[in-house]
Amino acid sequence: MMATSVDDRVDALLAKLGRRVTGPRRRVARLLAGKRGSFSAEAVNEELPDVGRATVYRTLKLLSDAGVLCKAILPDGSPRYSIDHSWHHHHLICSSCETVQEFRSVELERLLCELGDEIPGRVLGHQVDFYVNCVDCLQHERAAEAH
Amino acid sequence: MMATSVDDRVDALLAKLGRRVTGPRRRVARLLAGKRGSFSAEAVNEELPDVGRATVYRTLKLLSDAGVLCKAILPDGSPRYSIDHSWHHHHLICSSCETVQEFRSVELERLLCELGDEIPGRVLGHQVDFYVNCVDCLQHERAAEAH
DNA sequence: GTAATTGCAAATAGTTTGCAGCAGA
DNA sequence: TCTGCTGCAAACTATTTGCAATTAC
Repeated sequence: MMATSVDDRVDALLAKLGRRVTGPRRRVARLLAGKRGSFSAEAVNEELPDVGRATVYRTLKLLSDAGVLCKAILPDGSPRYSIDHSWHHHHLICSSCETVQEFRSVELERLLCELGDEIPGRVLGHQVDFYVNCVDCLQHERAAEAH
Repeated sequence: MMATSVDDRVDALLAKLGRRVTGPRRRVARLLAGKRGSFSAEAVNEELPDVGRATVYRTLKLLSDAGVLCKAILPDGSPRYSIDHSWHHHHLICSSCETVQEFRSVELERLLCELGDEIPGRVLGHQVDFYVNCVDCLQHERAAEAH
């Protein structure tokens, strides 16, 4: 277990923003924390039938603006949300199961920072996504090939 | 003028795919070729009032699947289309005017390729976006500051 | 107590689809 | 000619908004 649970992070965050700690907000955060990978807003909505659709969308936006959740855009443009485990990271997006994993590389950050100097204009940020077949999907693939 | 015009590229492409060269397809390609930056599907639709909305969407998909157009996803998830000038490239996306420019770096490609070996699973591809304020927007900003 | 938050339903935005008529090869 | 393409309108999907009721603090 981590020292700061998702509940703690959400409580601290909402207090800092002067927002109220409510059941629906906790439930959305807990759902994302308790599951692997990433979720679409609609999937979160389906898994929490007694939280209103509007509240799900509002909460996802609130939490991801605040940095508790991380919003990743799939190649087709559709958004996915997951718990943001670390400050700055990139994504490994599985093209077959659409799972999003975090990825970090000091070397990559350094190079991106250097490249920033060559880029005309002012660099505000960057985003790197790898499209992959994740280990799980490769295993299923192999299992299927072997009958 | 370039040796291969957009018309030539579109003709060659459609011939290769066994698709027909039609007015609407040409008009969509020419619109994108003749303008700076990138367009939303809806913007293309508005600029070509006598091409049907469905045809605009179908043509954008056809041309971008085939590599004549390039589809970039803005930070908010909305898609933008522009002429694809070079084979493999990344994007400089201006956060204020939403213009998308192409960007290339041999060093970056090499590092991304190396990182691929450390990544669990099979790497299919990658995408890098820089979020920037473009030179034009910085100039406008400075002009505004100076009254 | 009271202002923020919620849930519902309706509104909206962006995109896709079915189909009758048109047109490129 | 004949199949692919187009335009229209309707359908769909994902997300946002207005508002009365609810609830955290």
